[in-house]
Amino acid sequence: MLKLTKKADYGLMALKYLAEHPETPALSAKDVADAYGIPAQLLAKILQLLTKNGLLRSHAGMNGGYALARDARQISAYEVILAIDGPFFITSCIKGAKSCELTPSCTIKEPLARVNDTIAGVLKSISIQDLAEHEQPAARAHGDRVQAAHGLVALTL
Amino acid sequence: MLKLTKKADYGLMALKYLAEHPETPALSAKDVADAYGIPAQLLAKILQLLTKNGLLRSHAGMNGGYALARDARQISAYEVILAIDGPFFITSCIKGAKSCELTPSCTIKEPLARVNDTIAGVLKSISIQDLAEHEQPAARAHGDRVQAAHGLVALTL
DNA sequence: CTGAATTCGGACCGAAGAAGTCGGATATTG
DNA sequence: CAATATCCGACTTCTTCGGTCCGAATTCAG
Repeated sequence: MLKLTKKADYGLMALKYLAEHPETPALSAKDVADAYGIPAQLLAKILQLLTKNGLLRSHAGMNGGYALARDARQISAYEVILAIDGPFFITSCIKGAKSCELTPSCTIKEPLARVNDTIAGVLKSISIQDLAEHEQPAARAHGDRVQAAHGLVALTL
Repeated sequence: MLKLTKKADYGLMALKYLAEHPETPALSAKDVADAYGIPAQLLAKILQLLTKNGLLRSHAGMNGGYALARDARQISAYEVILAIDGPFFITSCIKGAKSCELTPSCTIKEPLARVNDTIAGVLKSISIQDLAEHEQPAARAHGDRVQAAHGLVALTL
């Protein structure tokens, strides 16, 4: 449990691949799929999702394909996962809805919501660029929740 | 995505409930299930799992039931989730297996493995006790990866 | 203009896992 | 013995994930 879907994995891989090939104006879904052995049709739909969410720019027609909509540093893993799998919450009971439908006594999620935020913070601190140069990803400052400090991230818990 | 199963939720709730009732020698699965409106038979199996993994002590027969095997402070949310849902890895490709079977070029997981460790660290730092007294859970020191410091946890990334 | 390459978008399907149920065996106590 | 429990495996149901297929619309090259 607690694992990413393959689609999210594929999406991250594809973005990483695009980030590694900044010279080419656009890469087709097939290009990327072949590079990783991913089913092309599936990846196509994933890339469509990413473009719809503003992470990629698409261009149809011959020599068309996809390209990053922003600099690789400006795209976080969080955004990618969010775009592909939708909003995630570590607790089954969605935080937005007023408490648990049938289990109002579920006081568990309050502390777990904090864990959820922590995970989101970590994911937000990782950019596609970090994945591309797969050395130690330098943690980036992000709001007041995550702050870079000598190569480690301080998370308020 | 990235959410706990209901079973894990139930397990955490049950342990929390037990932690809140230290006076009683044992609580039956039905007792806990009724308290939260959880299907009793399902919770029963979950509690069995937890006993099998040494988190609970069980006692059959009349006035039997379950009790925490250790102090609530000595049981981490991580252990509970691990016992119920098995080992989790954020990446689809299991870290143990030698790389990705068909996609050897999956360099994504290396950075994500670090995220995985981070999540595990946070989960390990939360005890059942923290859930029971659902105030700010005091972060506990844990290994050299997670270190408590003025109410916040420092995580090496 | 025609055709190839490519994105787009929906419908569809099979497999896997999650959630929950059922039934029976065993242990413990009164 | 009877009531209360844990124990344990098999089974159903439901949802989601992973993946495929097909029929468009778009763009470019010749």
